[in-house]
Amino acid sequence: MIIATFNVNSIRQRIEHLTRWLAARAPDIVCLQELKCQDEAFPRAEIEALGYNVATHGQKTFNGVAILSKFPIEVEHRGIPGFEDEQARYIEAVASLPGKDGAPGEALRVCGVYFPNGNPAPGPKYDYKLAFMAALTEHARGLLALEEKLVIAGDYNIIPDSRDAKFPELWAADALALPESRAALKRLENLGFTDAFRATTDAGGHYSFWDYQAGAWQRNNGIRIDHLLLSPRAVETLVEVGIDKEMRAEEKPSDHVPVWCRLT
DNA sequence: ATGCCTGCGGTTCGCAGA
Repeated sequence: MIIATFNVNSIRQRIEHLTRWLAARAPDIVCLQELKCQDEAFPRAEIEALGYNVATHGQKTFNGVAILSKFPIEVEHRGIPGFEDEQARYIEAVASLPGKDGAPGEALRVCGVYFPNGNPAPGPKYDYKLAFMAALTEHARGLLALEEKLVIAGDYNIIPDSRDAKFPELWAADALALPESRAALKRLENLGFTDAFRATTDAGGHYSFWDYQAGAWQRNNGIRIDHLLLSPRAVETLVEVGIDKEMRAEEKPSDHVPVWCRLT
């Protein structure tokens, strides 16, 4: 079973990239970010035609998240419970995994997240980022107590450490890499999550985002900010992690590429 | 030091992204 995250930077601009990738990679569950459209404008039919159930939490112009699933899903939350938010950055659903010989299978809880960028820091946008992360952390604490298979997947807008940027010194004062940002991510992880990518390698130089500007892709000036956090019950089934960086070389690409993990 | 590039809204330049 493959679970993926992909910040598409406008679903309407990227629907053909997305459907090509869905057909090729055949992920079972996908969390999308930066839809930049309202639910009525989401290209649902094209995705359903590939065998996916679709749950969206859209917004005009900015933000917007969705979960695609080949398994039946029930949406639990749009927005972090208890966190008043004008911006569509969180969607949570429970997928019913198939059991053996038609028996009812177990549940897999999936949280799709799009963390605020937070720049400029300090300032109100950075305060919002930290408040969002604090609210998510408190909610995730309750979810872990359920002891389910649980994946929090999305664009975290956090560079976890210096291995995760081509030029880490350029990000030192940025909201994506400030010590307080990294500490906030650690507080979430330390509840009991594992970064799927870091469970498979200690290597640097693996990125999920390259800016459109200044030839960042051609220079491999990237950062790793799209992450899959796995609960203990999920990480014990982790087999493989991949980053589909070739997507960044396509015509009119998103500035992010899909990151995925395979669970048994 | 700044902009570089892309998408959106709504008209053509400002804002946001990271």
